Amino acid sequence: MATAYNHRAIEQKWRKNWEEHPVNVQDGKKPKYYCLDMFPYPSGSGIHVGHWRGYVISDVWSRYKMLQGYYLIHPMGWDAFGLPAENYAIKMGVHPAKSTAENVAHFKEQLSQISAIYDWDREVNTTDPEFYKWTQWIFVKMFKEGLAYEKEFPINWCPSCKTGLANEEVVNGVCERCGTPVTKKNLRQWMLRITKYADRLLNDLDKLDWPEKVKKMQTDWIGKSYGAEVDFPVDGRDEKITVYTTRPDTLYGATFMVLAPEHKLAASLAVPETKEAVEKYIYESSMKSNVDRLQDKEKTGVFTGSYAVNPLNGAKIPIWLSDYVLADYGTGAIMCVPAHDDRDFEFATKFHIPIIQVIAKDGKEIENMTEAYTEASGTMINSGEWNGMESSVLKKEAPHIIEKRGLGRATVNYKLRDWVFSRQRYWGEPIPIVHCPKCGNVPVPEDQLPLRLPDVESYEPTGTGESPLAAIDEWVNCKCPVCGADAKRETNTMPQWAGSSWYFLRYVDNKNTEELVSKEKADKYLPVDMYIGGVEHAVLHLLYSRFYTKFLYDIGAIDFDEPFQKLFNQGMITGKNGIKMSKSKGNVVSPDDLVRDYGCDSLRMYELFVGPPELDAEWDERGIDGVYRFLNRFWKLVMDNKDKNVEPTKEMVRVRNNMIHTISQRLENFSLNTVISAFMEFNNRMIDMAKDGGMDRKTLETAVILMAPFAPHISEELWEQLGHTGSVFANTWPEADKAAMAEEEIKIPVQVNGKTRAVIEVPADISKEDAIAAGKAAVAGKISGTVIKEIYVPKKIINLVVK
RNA sequence: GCGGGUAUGGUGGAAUAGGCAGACACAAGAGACUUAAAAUCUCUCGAGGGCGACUUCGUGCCGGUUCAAGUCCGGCUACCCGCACCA
Repeated sequence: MATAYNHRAIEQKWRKNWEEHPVNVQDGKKPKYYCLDMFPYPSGSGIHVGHWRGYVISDVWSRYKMLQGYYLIHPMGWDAFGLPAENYAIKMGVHPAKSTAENVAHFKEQLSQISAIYDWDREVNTTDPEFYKWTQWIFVKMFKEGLAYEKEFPINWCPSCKTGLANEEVVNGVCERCGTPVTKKNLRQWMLRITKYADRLLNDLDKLDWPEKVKKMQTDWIGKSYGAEVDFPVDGRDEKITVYTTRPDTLYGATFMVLAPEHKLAASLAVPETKEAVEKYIYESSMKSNVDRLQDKEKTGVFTGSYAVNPLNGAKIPIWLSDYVLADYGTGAIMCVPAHDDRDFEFATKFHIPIIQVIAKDGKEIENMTEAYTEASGTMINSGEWNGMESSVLKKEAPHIIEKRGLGRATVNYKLRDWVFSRQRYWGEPIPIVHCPKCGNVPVPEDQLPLRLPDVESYEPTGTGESPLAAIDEWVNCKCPVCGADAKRETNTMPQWAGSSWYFLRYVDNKNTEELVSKEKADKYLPVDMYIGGVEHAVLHLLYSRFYTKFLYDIGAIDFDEPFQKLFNQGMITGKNGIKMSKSKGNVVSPDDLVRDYGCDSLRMYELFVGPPELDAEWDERGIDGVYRFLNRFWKLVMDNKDKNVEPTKEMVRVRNNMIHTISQRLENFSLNTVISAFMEFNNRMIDMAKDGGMDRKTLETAVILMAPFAPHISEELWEQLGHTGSVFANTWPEADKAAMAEEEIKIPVQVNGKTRAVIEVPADISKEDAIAAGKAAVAGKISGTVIKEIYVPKKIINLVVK
């Protein structure tokens, strides 16, 4: 009687064994494969079954690559700066460094249950001064290249987090982190000139093997548009207003102009009769929050009393102010063509402004227009010398025509804004800049980095727009590194994204004190081949990382300009009814009990079995029984047959090769849930075959190797039980022998008028005539009428059309 | 509003390239083993009709193409995600 499957003993045994005899070793010949997980923020609540999924997916993929002969870079680290640790510090008075260290230890412990093949020698932690030294170094380099600059302007401000936010961190007008409506606050900010990289960030998406969805999101976020800036003189004044438009073809249809209330000329355009109303409107707009402005369904506005002159035809058009025009996009002013733009149409209708159609719809002018005609297709009308042209053609030519005639310029615009990079909080990397009254902004010399984060008495953000660091006089007051004069340190810190924008580079050379990463190691191990994580980072983290990588490429620190070749977004594991797992909802499922009762191997496989890896899945832990039963049956099959020395039959060889083929193919397609199904099916098949006489050893061994990436512990143990001394991972991923897979007899359904009426078993190489004859014979009794058509798809189906 | 995705039994899901819909599991029911329970093993398991061999219907809804449609085309509906006055 063979021993039963004891997951606890086996898993303990092999964990220890792997520690003593690592299986991922470089022999000097293997090519590298870098498989990266998005590193976690080590929160106090630990990891749940949802976190497991991503880590299991990446580990299965890593171990598969290892079996294919690669040397793995599969590291793990900690994105440990950030608000929760700081808020905890405010509440409990515990230094964030201390609570972070505790959380990291706890996380690491929980992570070890997954038995992922992480190389802990490569571990990084963004809060480690030896790490953030390089985060600061990158900032200094950016500053020197003119990519980091200071600017005072109204930024997104979260009143709850008491800090400024990047555009990317504002979701539907509320703070991405806490959900508080975001307001505007005039603050001096550090900015990163990510817009300088807009075109490269856009164009290089083509090089990447990423989900189309993520590429689309980044494309939309960058938001490149082609158009023209057109200069409109202000009637009766020696001034002009420049507008940006993507539809210069409709210039003849402009019947008014609208400026954002924040436009620098807004107030000055008022005339005595409108002065009061204009000032009131500007004031009220400034009081509105982002949410209010977004939620205003009906357009508001005020006429300034001034007119602009259409440079093309000299028409005088009224200048209005309205907050539907954004101050920080384009020029903050637009020309309005109500006939061909929905928003302008709405505004014109409300304020009784004339509408002039300039593109014919279906060849004619629309009577009683009820909505704007927004297509750029049709013949130009009411457009002077442009009459008769096709609008789609004119749309492309107009910017150049306008430029040639000196009325404006062909222009490109982006929705992407520069990155607001400073935060008014404590727990982040200090920005390494000294403000000197004589020299201005001076970076901390590179040999003085890291600029350490000092201890403070109070972590509480001041709320005034100053970081808690501003209260530490002995830290703030310093000497200018250039002239030695009394100077002050920058007290803002960096956003959490700073460290995560480049951490993946550091893993391959994490102990280097001289360089961010050595050339030699960068060339050897970078870039990342496969990056696995949630979609929530589709824009923020992934865009920032690409920007950082391109910058480091430009200054010669690395030789590649895209960090992640392939990206996979795993779906979320949710609680009942698709509700996101969270502590506050009380629906968090801890893996601890499941690992104890079923074992790591069972949970690993079940995490994959719940559904397609890219889709969300509702957690239902009852299903894990199925996987556990399967592992028990597989164990028993191998143990019962390992010593029988059965000669493989043709059928066994066929099953073996079929198994290799099916598993490999599904794995390559990342259809991990169906890989598990396939294991179960082949297991059932083998158990069935073993009933008379047993199974051959080679097929059992093959199954064990194929299982190894998924259930590494049981596979190691069974490999040993099969009489081998080395690790199962010392094997090479098997290849299927296509010839051995071929069936001699195949089953073909026979349909009559598309409905299956019989299934015949025939030789695989049967001729068309013989197949149809056999099919006809099989359904002879079920045909009433004459066969008028015979369909035979080789090895697939026979269909007889009967009338 | 715009863009993307999804819709299949009681449940999770499967179905290369248009070819037997429901693989593999979960749950449920029946049986075997057991003093009993657990575990394990065997069987049933989309809906309707028929004693039965069988048969009709069935992949969100309406229509189409095809010998053949979950899969392709046209038109909807619901839910989810992203963007959201970017001129």
